[in-house]
Amino acid sequence: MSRQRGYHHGDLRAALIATSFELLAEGGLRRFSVAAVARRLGVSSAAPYRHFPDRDHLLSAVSGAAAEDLRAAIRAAADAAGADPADRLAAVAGAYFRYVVTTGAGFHVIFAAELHRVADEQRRARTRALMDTLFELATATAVPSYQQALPLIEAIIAVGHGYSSLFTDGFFARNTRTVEEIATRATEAARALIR
Amino acid sequence: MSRQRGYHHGDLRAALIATSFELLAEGGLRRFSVAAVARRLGVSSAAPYRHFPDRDHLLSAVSGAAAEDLRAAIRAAADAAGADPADRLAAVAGAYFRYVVTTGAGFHVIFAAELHRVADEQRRARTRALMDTLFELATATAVPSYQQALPLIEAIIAVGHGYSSLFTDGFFARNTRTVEEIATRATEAARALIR
DNA sequence: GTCTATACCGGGATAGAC
DNA sequence: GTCTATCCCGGTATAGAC
Repeated sequence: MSRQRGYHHGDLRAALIATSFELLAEGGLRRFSVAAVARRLGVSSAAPYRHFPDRDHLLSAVSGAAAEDLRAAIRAAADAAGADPADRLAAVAGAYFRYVVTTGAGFHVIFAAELHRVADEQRRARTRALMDTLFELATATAVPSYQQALPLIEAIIAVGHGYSSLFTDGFFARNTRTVEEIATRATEAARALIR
Repeated sequence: MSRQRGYHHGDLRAALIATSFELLAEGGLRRFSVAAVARRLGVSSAAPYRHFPDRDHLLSAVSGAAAEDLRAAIRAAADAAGADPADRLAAVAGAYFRYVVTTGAGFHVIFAAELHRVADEQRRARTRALMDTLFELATATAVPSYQQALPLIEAIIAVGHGYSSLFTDGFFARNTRTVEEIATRATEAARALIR
């Protein structure tokens, strides 16, 4: 509270990540840039490079945070859905949709191509944990093996991601669909896919 | 065949659109730029501006062509699916997936936000025709009204688009899924949604 | 650890020659 | 109708002062 002026001190690293989320939420990956993050924080364009060697490493940190947050959101949604494994898995699609629409940080960010060569163990551990959670929820249904769980996960995420893409691309613009309305639809669609 | 050298004559306008599709297929909207198109065609960066006032108008022409091509692909897939209206509608998801994976020109291009202010009647007519075709296929199922057809269309497109996004973002990379394999999955998922 | 200043790059777009 | 040349802008990244 004591930093009305001279804001730029304390934990710039954390602030860079937080502001990156803001930019992603507002304009997606397209408008994310180191320069824009710095500008919004009121620091020079060089300041971020004290904390991250380049753009991709900042994005990697954001990706790791997103993986962790998304995993928590999915867990919470599954628990809220009750005890039936199919209901719990279906809730993933709705949770994914809500998270991506709110933050702009979906799988296209978490698994962005430019991150493949960024060696960031924390991010990798977090994305692995996210996938583990998805496998847990998928194998809790009738599905016996990992081999068969993967296509199921892909279908669920495809539904959530598809709705979120259409939403953020403005496809629903004319028909005032609310986030919750579509999240419900995504969940129902996922439920139908599980059988 | 007589233009090995001095390629830059004939129909640059059409060539610009064709090359734009190439770039979209290779790198999506991210790598599409007037400069890149001109470079690949071996013309100066100024040449395209004789045919399109700005970037967005070129993109609009590409969008219109994509809408027309996608409509044709959807029609063909529906016809190939047989007579059952539900099968015909489900085929839309597979056709959409195939088209977007092949061309990079899905709804995120056809309905790109930056096109809203571009007054291009041909594009608008073509996107309207595309939507008309989707409504035709949707209302041919048990669905009685347009009001109820729209959510159905949204679900089908969400499935196709979701799979295509995951595919182009490299989510399927480790598991060598072929385009046809996933197109079949998308179609089956759509079939499950229709009930 | 942040600043100013700078170099470099690529894309958008225009002017004027041919 | 295409060219060369040019300008502007914004993003990435580095050097060196404080």
